[in-house]
Amino acid sequence: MSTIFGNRLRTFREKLQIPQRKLASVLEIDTATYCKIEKGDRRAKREQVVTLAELLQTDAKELLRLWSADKVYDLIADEDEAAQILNVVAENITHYKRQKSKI
Amino acid sequence: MSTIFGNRLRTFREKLQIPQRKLASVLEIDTATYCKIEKGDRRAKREQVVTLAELLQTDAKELLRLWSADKVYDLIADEDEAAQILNVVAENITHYKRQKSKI
DNA sequence: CTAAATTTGCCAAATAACGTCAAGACAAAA
DNA sequence: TTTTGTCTTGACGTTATTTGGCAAATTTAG
Repeated sequence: MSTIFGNRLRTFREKLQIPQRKLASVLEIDTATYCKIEKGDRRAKREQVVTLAELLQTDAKELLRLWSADKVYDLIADEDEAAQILNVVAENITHYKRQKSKI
Repeated sequence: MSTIFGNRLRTFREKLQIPQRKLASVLEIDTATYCKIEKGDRRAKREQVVTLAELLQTDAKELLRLWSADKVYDLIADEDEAAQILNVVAENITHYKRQKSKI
């Protein structure tokens, strides 16, 4: 499992010298669960990401981006044409946005 | 749900004038299930995509790419920074590949 | 209209993801 | 060495999601 997100979490947390226990309690989850989130064994909930951004004094949007990226990464990391897949998605995303803006 | 993949399936199938019933029977699934795959209500299995590529006389890699893209699309289509998310993933994918090739 | 093809809603089974507990590793402090 | 605090891991039961099929409805073609 990917750790783009979890690693960032850990970096920020260590910089602020906050124990996992502390963040876990604010999120109202077990320290084991929080540990797994950092390690990429469990997925944080969107809500939790926002809370974590506050606690770690970082930009929520940025953190959410990594959080999403993690999920995408896990989905295609094993594919040998991962990069091309991203291109296909990118094309379709922009197409959609164009349509949407016309309405 | 996305239909990047399903639409392609349908296009090819109609071009060859094959009824869903036929493809479904080769895949050994219900026609309803196959229908849902084309509509994007169900996900085809990787194996099935390969089989479908044969039946529809098209490139399996290409079809698999769309199949994967569909999954990614569904994951991030609702995000307002979808495009940026893809960039993050792309960076991490290439990083990984660089490392891998060094080994 | 009739028949074939496609689509939909719903269900039960299978699968995946979840959170917690208990046990353990590790390092720093006593 | 024993203790203390932090982090990590595996196993387990629970919950959520996904799956395939059936039956019924709808659409399409002849």
